[in-house]
Amino acid sequence: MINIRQNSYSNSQLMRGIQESSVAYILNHATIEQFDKNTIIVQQSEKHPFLHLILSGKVKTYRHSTEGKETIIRLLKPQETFMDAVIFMNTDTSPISAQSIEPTKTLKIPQKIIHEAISKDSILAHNLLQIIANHYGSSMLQVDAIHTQKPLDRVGFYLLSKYLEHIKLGGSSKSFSLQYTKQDIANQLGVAPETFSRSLAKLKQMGIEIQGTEIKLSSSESLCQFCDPTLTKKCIKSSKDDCKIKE
Amino acid sequence: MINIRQNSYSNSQLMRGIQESSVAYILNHATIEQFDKNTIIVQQSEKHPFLHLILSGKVKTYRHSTEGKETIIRLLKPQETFMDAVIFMNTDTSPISAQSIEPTKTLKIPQKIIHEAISKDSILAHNLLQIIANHYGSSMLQVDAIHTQKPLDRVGFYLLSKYLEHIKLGGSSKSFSLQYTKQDIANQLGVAPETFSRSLAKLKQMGIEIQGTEIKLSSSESLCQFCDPTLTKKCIKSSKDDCKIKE
DNA sequence: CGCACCATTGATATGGATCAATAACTGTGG
DNA sequence: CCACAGTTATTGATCCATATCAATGGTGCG
Repeated sequence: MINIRQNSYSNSQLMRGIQESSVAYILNHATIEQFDKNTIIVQQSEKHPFLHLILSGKVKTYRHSTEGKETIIRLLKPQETFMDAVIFMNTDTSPISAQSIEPTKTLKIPQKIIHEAISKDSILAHNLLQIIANHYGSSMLQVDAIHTQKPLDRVGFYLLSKYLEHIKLGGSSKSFSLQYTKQDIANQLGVAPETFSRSLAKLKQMGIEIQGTEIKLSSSESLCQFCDPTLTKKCIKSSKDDCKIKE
Repeated sequence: MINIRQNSYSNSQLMRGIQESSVAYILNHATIEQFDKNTIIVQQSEKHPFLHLILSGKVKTYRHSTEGKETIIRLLKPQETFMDAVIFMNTDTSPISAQSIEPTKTLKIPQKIIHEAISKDSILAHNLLQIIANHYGSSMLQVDAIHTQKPLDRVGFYLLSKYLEHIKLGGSSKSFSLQYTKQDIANQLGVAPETFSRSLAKLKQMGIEIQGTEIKLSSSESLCQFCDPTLTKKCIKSSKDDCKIKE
């Protein structure tokens, strides 16, 4: 059985609250994989019957078309999983690729082991349902945003989401950092890198300092105009009067 | 316990292969709901802790923004479910609305019952994982398509998908019918109704007859140019030499 | 130090949204 | 069975936002 520090996986949504025996069973049949920066971990259209839990590093999942364009699906940090949904799809090959964007270590768990663990541990099943349902939820929001919002709004919304996430993890109240390259973020938001850059330039004129990858807000409410009912729940301010989102 | 014909639910992916006792438990705690055409079944931003299985009729799920725009997420037929993913999300209110687009009957199952049934029946858990993972898969494809394809290609791809689905259900080999209004389909594809109409006009010049909601292909390969590796598996022709998709 | 890569800024072209008008349906009631 | 209203679909004309192209500036790494 693999021997790793418990805290490298135990905060993950995947493992949360599941039986000790399930953890043992999974660790017994999983391997730890190491990848250099920019290594392709999963190749689109190939079989890859494994779920990965990121222990350290960063990963992007994406699709590429025959004409060479790529669409980033998700940008991932430690404790997050990928191929979590794919191993339950009807397809026999993966619809996405995954690539490390930093030196990365993952816990690689065979599909079969997950299936078996699920049938014995309904908490694990529930965790996976929640994980995948939330992915689907974000994906729906993304489709909606692309249809109905302009690039500036999408960028603003993205920054606000990251800011709230940062606050939730106990970060400082007015500054935070983009965790990925701007071109990757732009791609994920469905805009050209140039457009992303221009959107950031507009935000600067609205009291948001941007130096490289560091964002500094002039006030903790600087981004409030980009809020929406979905984010409102994650915001401490939502009860305050000056929050415009109410329903 | 509700008394309905078994075939009105037993072909659904939800119920497939699950224990008799689970079926009984679910039917015991579910209700049958009837809706006129254009009834709002679920309202965005409100609580709705139920999963619906469509027994007859048609339903659309969608999001609407404050400015009144709506984005269709899915268009649904009998045997399909909605609110299937929502009941596993972290949100306490629904991120989507659901509305009947025809007179509709659904089996309405409380969230709590589903949760309990899952913990006893791992096949049901597996079914739900598959259902939601596939939704997520389509949603990823949609995001990708919006980024990388022109409206004509998206329309062509849509028609091809529907055609293959039609064939799989044993339909005639060269004609089939759009199951929804053109404006709804256009919305789901993320194009204006006018653009959808113009795309269909282009397709006419490529040997695809379109009369109202009926599509007639001049040859069963008329739509092959819109194929991609994801659809290839569902296509009987994929093994034939004249199929260009080979990945 | 120099070479890649990444980001910004400027100039241009274009595809599809939007606006507007008409035409084809669908269903309803006389 | 037809007339009418309401909805849905088509077709045409216009305009603007953003992708694309192009050039420069910045940054990190070997």
